Amino acid sequence: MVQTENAKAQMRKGVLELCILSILSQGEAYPTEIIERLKKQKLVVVEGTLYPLLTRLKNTDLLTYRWEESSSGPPRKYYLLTKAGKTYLNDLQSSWYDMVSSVNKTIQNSK
Amino acid sequence: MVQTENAKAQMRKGVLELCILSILSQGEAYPTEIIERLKKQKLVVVEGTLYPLLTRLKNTDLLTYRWEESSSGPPRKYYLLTKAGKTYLNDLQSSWYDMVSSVNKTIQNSK
DNA sequence: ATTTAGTACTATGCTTAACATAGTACTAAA
DNA sequence: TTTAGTACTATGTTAAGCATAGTACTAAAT
Repeated sequence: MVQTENAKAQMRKGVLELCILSILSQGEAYPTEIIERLKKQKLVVVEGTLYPLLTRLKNTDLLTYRWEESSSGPPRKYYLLTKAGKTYLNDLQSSWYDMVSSVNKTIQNSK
Repeated sequence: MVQTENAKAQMRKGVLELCILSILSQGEAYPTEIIERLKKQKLVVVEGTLYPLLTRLKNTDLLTYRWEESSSGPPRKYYLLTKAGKTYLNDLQSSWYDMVSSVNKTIQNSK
């Protein structure tokens, strides 16, 4: 069903930031790595989405990055959480758990 | 933190349809009622969001409605799920559970 | 009888984020 | 010196949520 795809995409959008920050909280990573990790968890994100998002998070000082040369191509931007980013991630996680609880209640009532 | 509000809003967006359809699966309801029920579950939605969304769901034949006179104001549109809407809701619920599982795994890895 | 308040639906425009697409730049191998 | 693969950048489109203003109906207050 086409519409389900759209709705799934909508759901994904809301948690993208949370997932990306979570991944970076494990240690620095560069965009392609992040996409790989998300894909493993069945959360598909494309470059056209990720790059602008990382830039946005960087511009609001939640992330920072350092360049690193690669032996197999152009240099990479390794992103990492700032202190503000860590705080923000904690807030996001709380919001996530709250929302899951709210939605599950709403769904369950409908049974 | 201002940014958390924005992110919460993003998360909410993704599950709005799911919640609204879930509520309607309990029986028909008109917009103001739907907003009330969502608010009880701490999922704040405003009219400017809900009305267009209901219209969208109606135009894609997932919902239908009937008019009913009100003794205390203008007539109300009571929305209800179509057969396609019920199928769609089931799909959405599956997607929801899948996503929750994926996100939780991503978060947990970061611990 | 007319105004006022409350409720409900409608219409329009703005903002933002995801995404598609194309482009630049670097390395290494053919 | 091309070609392929990888990585980042730039630009435009689309869609959804939401703010805002407006219309229309009922009932109560003046």
